[in-house]
Amino acid sequence: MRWRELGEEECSVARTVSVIGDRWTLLVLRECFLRTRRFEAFQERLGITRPVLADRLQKLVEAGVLERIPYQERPVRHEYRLTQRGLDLHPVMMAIVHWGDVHMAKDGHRPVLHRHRACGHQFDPVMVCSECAAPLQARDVTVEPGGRRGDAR
Amino acid sequence: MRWRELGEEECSVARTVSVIGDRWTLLVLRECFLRTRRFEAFQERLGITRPVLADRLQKLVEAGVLERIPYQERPVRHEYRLTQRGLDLHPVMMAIVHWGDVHMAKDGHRPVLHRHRACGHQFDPVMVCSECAAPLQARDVTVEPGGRRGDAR
DNA sequence: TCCGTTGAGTTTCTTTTCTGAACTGACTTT
DNA sequence: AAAGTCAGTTCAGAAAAGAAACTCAACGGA
Repeated sequence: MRWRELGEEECSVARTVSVIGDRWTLLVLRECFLRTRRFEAFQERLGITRPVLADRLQKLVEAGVLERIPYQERPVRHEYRLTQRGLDLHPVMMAIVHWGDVHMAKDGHRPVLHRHRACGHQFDPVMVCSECAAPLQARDVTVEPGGRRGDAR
Repeated sequence: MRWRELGEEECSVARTVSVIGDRWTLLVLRECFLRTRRFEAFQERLGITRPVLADRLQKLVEAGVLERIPYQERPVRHEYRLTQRGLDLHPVMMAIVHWGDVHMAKDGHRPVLHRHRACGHQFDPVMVCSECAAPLQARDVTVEPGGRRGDAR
């Protein structure tokens, strides 16, 4: 299987991975969620090489995750911003951060904490069932052949 | 920055990415959650090349995400199973699948559907705040310098 | 006993991708 | 006029991935 074919796979993981399943891409997205928007800023904050950064930003734009918007004329300069599609990756990032906090933190020290503006508290992200609101456990989830969401089954 | 250094970064995203931030690794994990356990099965289902599969499985074992357990003697054969640490990646996988379902599905057709054993319903995964149980929006989350979870701030 | 098969990898060689460092181009500032 | 800023591009060498064949230990049958 080549990477070009991945997006064609009949699997949502494969399709998503074809967009974000790359080390640098995930770190670029982290920066996006931290409000980084400009080429130089990404480069400096990540230490990524310029050619790879240019490539990843372009791919994210093609995938509709980022948009390239001019922020000045003379010379025209662009910045990269998350689209709604990109913002929808927030749960993925939160899940990744949380796993890192729990399993990779050095002696319980978390690099960053999250605060929920809506309630004002420091919080952890929790994945719950849309139907019963209970936290999901891997063992409680079964997989069935696909269809349209909402189809009676 | 080299990949070896990534795990040392003071960032939970970087540390997590150093473990799972690889295209094949994420697909291997998808298979693990679908109960695939043996080398040949991974290879066949994913179409991954053998050297890369051997490498990824070994790295996941080193990272404590999978364990290599003998399932027969003479000849000794091993299978790979998710550890608790690996099971804890479930929210990451669910978030990835869900994004793919919403944004990469071809005309609304989802490759698989999920059912929650606890409540019996088909569901979508939702990321909520551990404190107020409201669904999280990217814009409602602010980031603060780290500390130990629970520290008063 | 020899023969073919299975499972889990290795080896080898080629192709692709990444890194590092320098270079370009359009402007602005001093 | 020289130097600086931002957003890239170019290019050579290094690292990683892909394809295909090979290894090894043991089993199952004829």
